[in-house]
Amino acid sequence: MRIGELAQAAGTTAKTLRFYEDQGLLLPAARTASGYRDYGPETLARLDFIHRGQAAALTLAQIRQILQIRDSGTAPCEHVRELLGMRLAEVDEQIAELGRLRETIAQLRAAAEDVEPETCQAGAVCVYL
Amino acid sequence: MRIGELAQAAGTTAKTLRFYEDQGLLLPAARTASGYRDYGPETLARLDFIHRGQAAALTLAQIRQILQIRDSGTAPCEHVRELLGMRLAEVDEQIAELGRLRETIAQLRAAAEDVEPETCQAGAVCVYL
DNA sequence: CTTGACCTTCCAGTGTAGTGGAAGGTTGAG
DNA sequence: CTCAACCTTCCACTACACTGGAAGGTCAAG
Repeated sequence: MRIGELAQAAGTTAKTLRFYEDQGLLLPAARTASGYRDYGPETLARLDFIHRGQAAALTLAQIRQILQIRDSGTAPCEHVRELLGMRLAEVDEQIAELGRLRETIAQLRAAAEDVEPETCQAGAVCVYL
Repeated sequence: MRIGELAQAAGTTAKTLRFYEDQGLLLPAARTASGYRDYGPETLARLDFIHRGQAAALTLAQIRQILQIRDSGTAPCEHVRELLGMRLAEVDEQIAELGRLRETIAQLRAAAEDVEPETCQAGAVCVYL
């Protein structure tokens, strides 16, 4: 399987696959006599895993960690559970923070409704913010 | 007022103020005979405005737009209302997206609880993700 | 034999909001 | 006069996940 074919099958680009190899997410591929990368079908499963990790908002660095544990012959389950727990806590924190931001913005916008431009003071740039 | 003094008064650094000038957020400062930047007190109000904009999660590019409207002599109220409305919609979208992500991760983590590592298949990298 | 689609490497840039550091000039106190 | 603390410009770098493009090699069809 050549790189373009694999990229299409995985829904990504050849450029990205080379990048992943460079970043240690894909193992260095076998090469044909002429130097083309030659992938086995198992690489597609690996790319699917990477995509699932991204769907769970893991960073490429975190996904690489899991992959390296797997590549070393150990089952990465423990680590995956840990990462998912961490991500869950982070996402909860992000949601809470965005909720606070939403309140701030909503109040500012409410205050900015139905006010006349004449009340604007040049020194303050804008009284509504 | 020299740059370090202003930076301290505004709760930021001289480096950042030069960066802001470079980005068009601060007007080029007057200079002393020896080339030092010399700020008037009105710059502090401008920096406060920038900080309020950042607290509302406006980007520096958006804050610059408002500042340029103000600098052109027009009251930026209309534009500020528009930007705040946009930010509100964006934040709502982000919150919704994070909520969906939270569900995805929570389900994955729940499935990963109390399962034995033996069930892991090498080909799939990790069955829980 | 040529054409076009594919592949290779390597270097550079995207956007965000700064930060770090080098090399050199200025200011004010002792 | 010297010294520290300040200032100047300029260039590079951070994290993140790619993307663009140049220069050149390979493969299959016509």
